[in-house]
Amino acid sequence: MKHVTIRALAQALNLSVSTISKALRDSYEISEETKQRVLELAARLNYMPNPYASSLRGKQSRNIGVVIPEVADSFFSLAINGIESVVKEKGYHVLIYLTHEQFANEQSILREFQGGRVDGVLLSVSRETVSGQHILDLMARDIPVVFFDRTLADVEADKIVTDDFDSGYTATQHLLDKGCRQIAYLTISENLSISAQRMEGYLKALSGHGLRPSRNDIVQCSADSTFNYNQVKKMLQRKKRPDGILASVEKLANPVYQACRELSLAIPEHVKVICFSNLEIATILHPPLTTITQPAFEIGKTAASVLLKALDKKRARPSVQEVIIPSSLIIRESSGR
Amino acid sequence: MKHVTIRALAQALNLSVSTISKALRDSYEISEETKQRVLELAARLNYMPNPYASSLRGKQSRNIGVVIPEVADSFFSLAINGIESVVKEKGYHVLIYLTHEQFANEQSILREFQGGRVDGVLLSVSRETVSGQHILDLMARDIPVVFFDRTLADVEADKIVTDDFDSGYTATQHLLDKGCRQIAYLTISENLSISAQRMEGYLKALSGHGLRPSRNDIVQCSADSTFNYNQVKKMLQRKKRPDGILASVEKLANPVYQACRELSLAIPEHVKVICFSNLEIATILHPPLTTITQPAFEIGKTAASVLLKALDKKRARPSVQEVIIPSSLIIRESSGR
DNA sequence: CTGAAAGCGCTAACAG
DNA sequence: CTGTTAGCGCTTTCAG
Repeated sequence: MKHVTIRALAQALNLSVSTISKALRDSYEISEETKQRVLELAARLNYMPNPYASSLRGKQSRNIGVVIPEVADSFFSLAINGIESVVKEKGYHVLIYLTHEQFANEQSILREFQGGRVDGVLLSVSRETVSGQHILDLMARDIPVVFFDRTLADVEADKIVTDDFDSGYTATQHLLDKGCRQIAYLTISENLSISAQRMEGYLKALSGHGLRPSRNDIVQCSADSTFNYNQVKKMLQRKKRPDGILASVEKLANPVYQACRELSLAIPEHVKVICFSNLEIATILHPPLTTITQPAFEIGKTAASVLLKALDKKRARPSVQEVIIPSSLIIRESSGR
Repeated sequence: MKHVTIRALAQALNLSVSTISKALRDSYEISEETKQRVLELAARLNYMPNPYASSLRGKQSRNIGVVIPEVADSFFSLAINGIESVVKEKGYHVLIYLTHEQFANEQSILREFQGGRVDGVLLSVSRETVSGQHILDLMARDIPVVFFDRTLADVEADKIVTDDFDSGYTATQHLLDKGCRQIAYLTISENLSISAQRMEGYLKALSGHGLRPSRNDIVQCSADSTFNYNQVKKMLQRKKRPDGILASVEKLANPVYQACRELSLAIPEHVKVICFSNLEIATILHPPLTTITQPAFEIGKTAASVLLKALDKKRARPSVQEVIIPSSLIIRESSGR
């Protein structure tokens, strides 16, 4: 028993392949009796259609591609769950692709998509991505792309994001309220939409108090955790060290806590800390971490809905939309008692 | 410009489709000059082969399916990275499927695979999975399945696991050495291979000290974190509460720490804790968490290699192998000073 | 060295 | 109601 095809069913039942095909798709052209016979045999032999044959024939794969920087991150894990929850309903499949924060990977993945592997794409760009030609190329092939979380300003496409600017502002404001006067900002990329927006909010809040960060207080981090740890440590060892830290992505919490411990700086007494993070265990860190928590599941869900809608009526007006779902500041001990 | 096909190239160059196809695959039958012309045009038009047409024709998809319970878990995230690192080299694609720990999902995913969507499968079973018929069905269709981490004893297939029994033993022994005399074990499923093996090791270590857990000290947890929290709390509120806890999976660390805090039980003074976990931030928990850390990346890598080898020579002897890659105990404060 | 033709499994006109 | 046929894009004999 290698592979049960529609032809095998046809031969077994002395029917034509088209009759089988129609029966399986419950066509009105086929008699109830025949349908029963076909369905019964299909079930018995465990018939499963070959998805590639259908795709080839039908000119659509019913696959959607999800392109993200990394899977070991609770924002993206949750977003995937949100995407899946919507997409499965509609009989689509989710293909997850990881860029590992590298533009070259992102490029080659999208390039491959031009072959028709997926009907549409949900994309959160890498930290290296500055140009959007690879995305435009794909859209030129009539493959819709919906950005989620990390977007690219110059590409005109649907975007599902959170209120990064406001969150950056709120978080910084909170640190100011708690008495901080020298707040550092940790970014993983100057180009990255989320990081840039959050920083804008941060700068706005500071300037509201007549403050401006020194160049040293904006720390460029990377994908390498040892490097990040060293950067943070160096910052905290300066004579004039910050009394507050705003970390723009989840993975930066670790280096901050480690460095503080290493240098015997108490959080929040010596340094107050807030991190953009969806980590559940933020509450059991030492001390519990104040976070900006993003609506990860919702963002995934919304992005998927928007994409599916776009696939439904490819011919309709390409009214590009931007949806903003707010994040929330969850105050815990790391930002003060 | 909708879709560039091989035929489009053929027409543009006044060649036949077969010549194009051969040129693209660098066949010795084609002249250097023609190859150049074809490659040049293909590059210029951004030609990408339709993977479904190739799959249909070639009878292999070059896709491998990765079926896991959950993606929001650092073991699985890391394992995915390991899998990817191997599989990409060989020009295969990775399709990730989530069972959400439900057997019904696992079943229907594997059933779908019978249609030929993937050439082989890497599987880590759900906590509900007890029977392996759905797996046997797939293998009967000549689709190789390699288990990783969570296996099923009665299915004869390649298995890449860690030394769960030994780890359970070592962890428990460590708690005993630190003075614990009543150690609880938190499991998420009695059937699950990893949970069961780790528990065997735990029981062995206990009995080495003439100890036996009371029924109350083996706590059945679930996929629901509130439920787990309540279970743990209940356990810690009993008159005779444990002085040590061994948690069998990563997600159980949170409920344990939360419950201890809620009940004002100090870790490690009142209760010592060890958790099977790959969380990087274990070090910055309060207190830092002693873990059994699994070789997640390695397990993924090995599983993928074994699967690819099986795909290479489907006709070769089906010598089933079991690879065991050891975990390591990383001692931190939660198990004593 | 190049081309014609068959066929992978499925769907959808179109005939009967 | 059922069957015949063509074709999705690609690979691969087999002929020229």
